[in-house]
Amino acid sequence: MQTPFPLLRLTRCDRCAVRQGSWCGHLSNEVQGELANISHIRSLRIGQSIQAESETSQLLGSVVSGALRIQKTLDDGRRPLVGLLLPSDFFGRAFADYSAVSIEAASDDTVVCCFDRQQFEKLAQRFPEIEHKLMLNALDELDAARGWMVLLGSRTVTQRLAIFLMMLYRRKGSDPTNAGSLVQMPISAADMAGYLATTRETISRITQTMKRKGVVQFHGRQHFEVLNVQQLVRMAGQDEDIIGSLAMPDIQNRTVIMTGRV
Amino acid sequence: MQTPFPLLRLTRCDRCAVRQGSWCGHLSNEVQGELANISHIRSLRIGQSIQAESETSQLLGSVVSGALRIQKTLDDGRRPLVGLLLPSDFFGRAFADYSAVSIEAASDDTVVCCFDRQQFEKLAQRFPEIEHKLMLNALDELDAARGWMVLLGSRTVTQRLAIFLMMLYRRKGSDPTNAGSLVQMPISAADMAGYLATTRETISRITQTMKRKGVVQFHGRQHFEVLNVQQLVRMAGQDEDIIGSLAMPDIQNRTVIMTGRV
DNA sequence: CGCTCGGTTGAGACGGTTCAAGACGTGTGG
DNA sequence: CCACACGTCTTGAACCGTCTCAACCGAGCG
Repeated sequence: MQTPFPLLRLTRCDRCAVRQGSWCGHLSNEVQGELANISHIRSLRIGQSIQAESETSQLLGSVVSGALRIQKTLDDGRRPLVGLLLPSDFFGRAFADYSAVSIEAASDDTVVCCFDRQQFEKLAQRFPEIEHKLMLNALDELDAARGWMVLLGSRTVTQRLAIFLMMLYRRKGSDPTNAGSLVQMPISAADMAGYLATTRETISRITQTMKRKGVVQFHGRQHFEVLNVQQLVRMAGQDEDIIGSLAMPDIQNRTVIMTGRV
Repeated sequence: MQTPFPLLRLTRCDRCAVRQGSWCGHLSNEVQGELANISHIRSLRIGQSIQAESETSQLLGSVVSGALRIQKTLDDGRRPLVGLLLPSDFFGRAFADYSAVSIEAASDDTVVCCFDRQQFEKLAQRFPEIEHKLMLNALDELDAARGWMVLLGSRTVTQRLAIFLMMLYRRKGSDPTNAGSLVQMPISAADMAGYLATTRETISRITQTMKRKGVVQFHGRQHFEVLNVQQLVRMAGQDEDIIGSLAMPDIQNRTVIMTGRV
């Protein structure tokens, strides 16, 4: 299992675009090597599932490009989103016999770097630093979920949408490979409705209003452009700081959006 | 640090009412002993804070009796609840320099068993099983937060309130020390409004309607009685299973409500 | 006694859903 | 190439749940 020079061994991780911003990027070289041994890359089409609800979780890993949606199924058939995983985010649930959520690709170009759960857990038992990172990640996600909860309970749909667009805009801003004015919209309008706890109709009405006011412009379904940042911030609800701290706390710290294949 | 017979040593934990249902109850005897060494019991009055928002977290621990509310502060002054901690729940955030939430007592008889964060973290580094439990706990809380998120986004206030009452009712049902028909309501109506993302007025209207329909009866502010379970379930929205699985996934597995002091 | 605090009740307004119909773009088969 | 169906988005109108504002009540307390 051990190579003669484990610290010098090159792995596919060395060329991974999201490693720096990802949970695995700051592990020791030894552990990174071990993880690389059991990891594999997988491409997903929109709607393709990697985790069914109430099923035993089999795969864990990180998003490399595209987006995953985390959703729950309601008895009336609706499937509201409870989370959105973007490049460098960790997905899956270790040490659990079932998953409370389902996870599937939200866009067509989604690429994930994943591990078999059993293999991963064995590794985690050998190296406590893995569990440590997982715990920190879970706590961050918990903060994010709580932030989003507050958002759903206290803001109007217009504010929520503005906040969501601002988050995507900021994330683009910290992406050196994407200097243009276009921001990628990783999910469909229907998914946005699910994530923002509203309907397609309302999303449509509000985006139209934003267009009319010259705040944003939409180019196709996958891209939009922020024409008036200040007004977008105002629509998000006065306090500029909220956008960064709520919902996806560290999204502005993430560095890279994948541009090629790993 | 080691006693001659560590496995036989009696600690205050042996008489702890919530230990069985708590995260610490299933740790090894050795670790339980070490934890007991650094733990101390603290009583809190309503509104007393154990964690300020954006401050470094200093205390971690478990709720022994009463309840803690987890809340965030909005720029307009509102303080919506994002979580409610009941006996045997773990609170606080290890390995973090700041807390995204504030935590304070929600009722007057709240008792917590707590640790100094630094001491706790030292212990956690020595015993990986502690971190393992913390991680599982964080993941459970994440599921709970997501469940609650769905609830806020997809159910009416009446349904949310009915679900909340059902949860308290079920929790009581599994409590051998509380065989009566009265269910303890650990928080004020104002806190309920915050937790259910609504207003005091609406809570009042709905509880009055429930009274009128003979579904529940309130005895004072701290107790209520479920007169018609089936109808309460119906108000919660058809599917009986939701109540258990959403929001507080394992609340029905918790065993004990504290009756005396530790 | 008057104060605050928690809860109750009513009237009105508003945001967002629901239902229904139409527009647009896209792929498919004749 | 057109006709057609299909999914996605758009728009309108009616409806309804909940919030807001405001007044009121009762209990506890200085």
